[in-house]
Parts: sequence; C-alpha cells; structure tokens
Amino acid sequence: MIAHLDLDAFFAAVELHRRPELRGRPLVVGGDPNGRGVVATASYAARAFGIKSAMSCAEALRRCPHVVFVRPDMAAYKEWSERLWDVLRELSPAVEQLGMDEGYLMLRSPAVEHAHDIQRAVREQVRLSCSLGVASCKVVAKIASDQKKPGGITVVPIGEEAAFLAPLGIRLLPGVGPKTEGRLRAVGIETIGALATLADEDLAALGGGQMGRELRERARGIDPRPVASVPAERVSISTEETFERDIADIQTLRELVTEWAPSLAEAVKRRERLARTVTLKVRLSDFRTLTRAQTLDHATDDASTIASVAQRLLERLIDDHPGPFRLLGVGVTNLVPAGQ
DNA sequence: TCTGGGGTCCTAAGCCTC
DNA sequence: TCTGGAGGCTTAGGACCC
Repeated sequence: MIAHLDLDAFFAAVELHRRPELRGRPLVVGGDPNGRGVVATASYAARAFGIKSAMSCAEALRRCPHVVFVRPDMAAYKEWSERLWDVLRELSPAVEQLGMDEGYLMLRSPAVEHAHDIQRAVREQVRLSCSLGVASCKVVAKIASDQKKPGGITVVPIGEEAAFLAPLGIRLLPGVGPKTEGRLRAVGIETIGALATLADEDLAALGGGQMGRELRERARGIDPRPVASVPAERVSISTEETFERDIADIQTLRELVTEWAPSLAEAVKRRERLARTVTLKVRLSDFRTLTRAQTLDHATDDASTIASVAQRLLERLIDDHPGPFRLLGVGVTNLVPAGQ
C-alpha cells in the first residue's frame, strides 16, 4: 500500500511555531495586501473566513480585516521541510518527495498501523500536523489525503478505489483544472464516477490525446506509477517578477535581465549543468503571457551569454508587443550535464 | 476574487533530414 | 530528380501543480 502525506497549512504552521503569540489568530503567509500579492497559505483560523490559497491578499483582507499578514521565509520552511523528509526516510522503505510539504511513501504491512506511526512521528519529532491517504495507488492516496484535513487519515481498501472516487467532484482529480472542468461540465460530467464511464468517442472533451485516456484511467482508480525514490533531474531554472506597476520602459527591463543573469548562471553551475536554451517571458496588462526562446549552438553557464540572448529575445518581443508589461521573467531549459 | 513564483508536462506547428 | 512520409528538434502556448 501507498500513503500520500500532506502537511496541514505548512507555511502558516511554521510561522505559528516562530510566533506563538499569533496562535488562534487568522494568519496569511503571502504577498503584499496593498499590492499584487496572493495568499500562499492561510492558517485554519483564516480559512474560517473563506480565505484560501491563491486568493489575492487584498481580497483576504476584505474578508477578514484583522487577519495578520506574514511574508514567506522560504529558507526557514526549507529547513523544517528537510527535517521532515529526514524523519520520513527513516520510517519508510521508499519515499517520493513532491515539493516541500507533500509526498508518497511505501507502507509496510499492516499499512494502517504504519500510517498512524508516521503521523505520530511527524507530530512528535517535527512538531507538524499532517494528513494521510492510504490506498493501493498514487491517485487514490492523494485524493484520500485531502478528505479529513487537518490531521486525518483516510484509508481506501483494495477493491474499493472506484467506489471511493465515484461520488467526488471532477475537480478533485489531479490534472483537472478550471479549463478541463469547464469542458467536462459542458458535456454533463460532474463527478469522477461519470468521467470513469466516459465513452471513447467522448474523450474529445478532454482534448483527445493520451492525457484524456490517462485521466479516465485514474478516474477508475487505476494508476500504475510507482513510488519513485530517486528525484528526477531538474529540466529548467527561472526567475521572474510581477511589478508593483506595469513597466513600459525598455531600459528598465533590459537592466532587470542583466541583473538576473548572474544568479541564473550560478544556479546552473551549482547543479553542474549547462543550459542550451534561454527563454524570456512577459505578461501583458491584459494578463496574456508570451514567451520567446532561443536554443544555442553551445550550451552555457555564462551570465553574460544568458543576458545577451535574453536581451535579444526581449527586443524581438517588444517589436511584436510594445508593452507595458506586468511581469518579466528569464529562464533556462534544456539542461545538459556540464562537460558534455 | 483580479489573479505570485517556481516549476512540470503536453500539444501543435513549422522546419529539417533521412 | 522528384515526391511522400516519418521522425526529431525548436518554438510558442496552454494547462496544471504546490
């Protein structure tokens, strides 16, 4: 059996350990409530006011005028996260980390007992609350872990996967976002059970291809993906910034590109890689996102090369769309091992 | 609601080579 | 020499995730 483990309001939980005087008060970890910030994590006290992740901080403030805002301290969360994963690797024969605050674990039998042991160890050794889903495959375990938050364990016995999923809303299936949900609703599919029985000819509602077939398989509780203990290699590194106010001035944008290139190059070097492709990304005032990319003849980890390619891409982009821009980003992809 | 920052994966079109 | 198709690479965009 597999467990999906998910920390409960992770960033907020860390902040409450650092400032115990805020216990019980609605807390949001996120951006600037007077700017363009969004909520990264809301404490459970804040959720009671309808505040959710990804909501704008301005809206969160409207819903709860006395909410406390805290800027994220990623370095601190990373430290807590490392402690957590060290503990988990001691407890399970195979652990697959997804991001800082969730992942899959292989369970020993009896699985339910093992899941309780893991939850207790996280509480006692890392002082964090987590929820777990226990099932025969990843997709079912993941959906199950969300059923009894915070602090719950949901077990789906073997053979009951499809029945467990059937009544749940389509949006709970990982891979179904707002767009796919809309397309499915348009053809009358509202539950995971309805998706599971979708006829081949109706798969077009999911765009046809392989993704549609895979989603339908998962809706049936079928998911052969193993727990992968070895982390996948990074495929891209990027940095981006949403501006306080939209920027039209080309010189300012050029300077930003030049300013960011060294830290990108550093990140590439640190991973002992070279980058073959440089990408530039902008967001227009109307929220449309545009990208331009160039693949180099010779892979690089050189800041000035990255900067000059990004500048050229920026000029090309500005020729097509003069701005102003809400966001600017620079990234590298196509990473190959250094020395190749 | 008025939408961050860091990513991953998929798709489709255009181009090139075999 | 011309043509057609397959397949790979690059580019751009879209959807999704935490």
